[in-house]
Amino acid sequence: MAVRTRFAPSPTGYMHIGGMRTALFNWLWARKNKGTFILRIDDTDQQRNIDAALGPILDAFRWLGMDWDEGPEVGGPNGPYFQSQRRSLYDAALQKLLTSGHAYRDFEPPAETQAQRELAEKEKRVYVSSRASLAITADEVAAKVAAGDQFVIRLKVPRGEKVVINDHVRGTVEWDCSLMPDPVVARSDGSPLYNFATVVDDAALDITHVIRAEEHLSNTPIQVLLHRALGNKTPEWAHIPYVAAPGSKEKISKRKIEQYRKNPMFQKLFELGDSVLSRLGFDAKSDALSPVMVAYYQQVGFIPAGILNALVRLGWSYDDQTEILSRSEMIQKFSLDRVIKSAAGLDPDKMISFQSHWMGQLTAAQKLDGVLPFLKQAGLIDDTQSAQTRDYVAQVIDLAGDRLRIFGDIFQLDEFFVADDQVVRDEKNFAKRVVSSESAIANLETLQESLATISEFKAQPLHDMLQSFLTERSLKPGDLFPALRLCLTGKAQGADLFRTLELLGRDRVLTRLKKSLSDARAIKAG
RNA sequence: GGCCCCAUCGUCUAGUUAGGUCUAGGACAUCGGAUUUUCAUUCCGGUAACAGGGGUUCAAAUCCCCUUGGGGUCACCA
Repeated sequence: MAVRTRFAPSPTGYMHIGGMRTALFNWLWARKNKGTFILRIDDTDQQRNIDAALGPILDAFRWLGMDWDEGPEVGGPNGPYFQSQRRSLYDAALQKLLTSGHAYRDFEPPAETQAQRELAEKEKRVYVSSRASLAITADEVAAKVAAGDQFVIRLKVPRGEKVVINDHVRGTVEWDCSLMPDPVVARSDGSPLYNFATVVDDAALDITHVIRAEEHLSNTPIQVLLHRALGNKTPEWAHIPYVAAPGSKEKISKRKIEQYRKNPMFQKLFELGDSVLSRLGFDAKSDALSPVMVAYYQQVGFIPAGILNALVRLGWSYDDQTEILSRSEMIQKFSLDRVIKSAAGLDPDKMISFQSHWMGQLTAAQKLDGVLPFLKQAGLIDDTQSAQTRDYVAQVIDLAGDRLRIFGDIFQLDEFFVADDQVVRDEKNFAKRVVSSESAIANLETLQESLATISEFKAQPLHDMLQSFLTERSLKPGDLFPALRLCLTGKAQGADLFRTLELLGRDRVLTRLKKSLSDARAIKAG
């Protein structure tokens, strides 16, 4: 039977990074087996604006190139793919359950049920449903329903039985039905609850493999029972570990951002993100974008290949060597039996490492297309179409080399895009290497003339000239280069100094050097 | 608390199904060294783990039991 998997997000307005990993495993399993990957929207209790809440989720799938065969926008033979539009299916299944006696109307007031639950807990007893409503005759039930009495429909759990599953990841897991309360499957008005709608839809969509996070393991016995009561063939299960916060075993959560900011393992990512985001005009401190969301990575300039590679290695491995996997290699090599059982903490360092690798695989043209929107949004360039601008940016990117791990790293070379009097200066290092060094100032002043007169303002001649400048004066590179860099770029570190000079060009170099030296003297004077 | 799941370097993991070839392998991070007369890369090397205790066995990271620890879930949410 052809493999059919699904990912069923609730429209929450953002795509969770952990959810994306679950979706990836589903997608991979379907693609590997030449099966079908379905997107179904679990919006049974939503009154919110579905379009606005679903958009970011579909965007995340599109960004990562995870296409779906059936679902929103693309449709399919089993639609509609929104649970809110599948009510007739749930109604029919509910009728079936009621007439077959697998489910019953429970008229017990919620407060009463709650009280029983609490009492059981206090007496350290296992709570199971009282089933008092089962004593009511069919006629009385009909009368109550006609009278508009409130009730709830519960599945009648077959006490005494056991539910056993053979999970692809966890092996045999079993539950004792005698310990389970009867789960509510629908409300008085017939509106279905999660477990029920899921089972009806998984069956209707012929889902062969339910691949989901471990947190759903406790829902599984209920769903198995529901499938049985409905006479469905139960799907195969694979409960994958959830994605944990870096360095922890706790499920990563949107509500804990503040806590994550203090997490040392998260630090680097936050610093990276904050600096890029603030350049782009986002309030970096707000939680509107955070590393828990897929959109965050897109916004700061990660590329799909990097994210995909990082996600696939979270809880899954091919062997003891393979770390780098392209999309097609993942599809070819993925398997459920190599999914690990324990929770996998997100590893920001490794994420950046994968990202660097895949960024390095991009062509110059691809990098240019990736970087341009960032510069534009930050107001560092005006026209992304102009040939002159594109050529210049391409040169900066080439100069950046491996320093460009994410597109947002281009801002670390902002000295190439700002006016000469707008260069942001690292004052601390400027004071140390320029202001407080009499010889550095003197040398740089002398150097101005050579820079002004050198015939060819290119990296190699500049390198040769500077080199002999050092030799003639018995200077070490460290005596001059850092100071020169600080004067031109404001930074203590950066790309190749000689190519930086060339790209900046004679005019900007002289203007900046002059200004920096006069600033240095002013600072020194007090 | 009930039910369920999990447990190898700081982190992601290989090895556990078929016990020996594991003085436990790889990657990221980290630390040293070389290269790059700046910076980043690259290269070489180092530090670093089987949660604890009992068994079974000639032999256990691998099998069994217990303990401890961590986590998930307990809705008329999804």
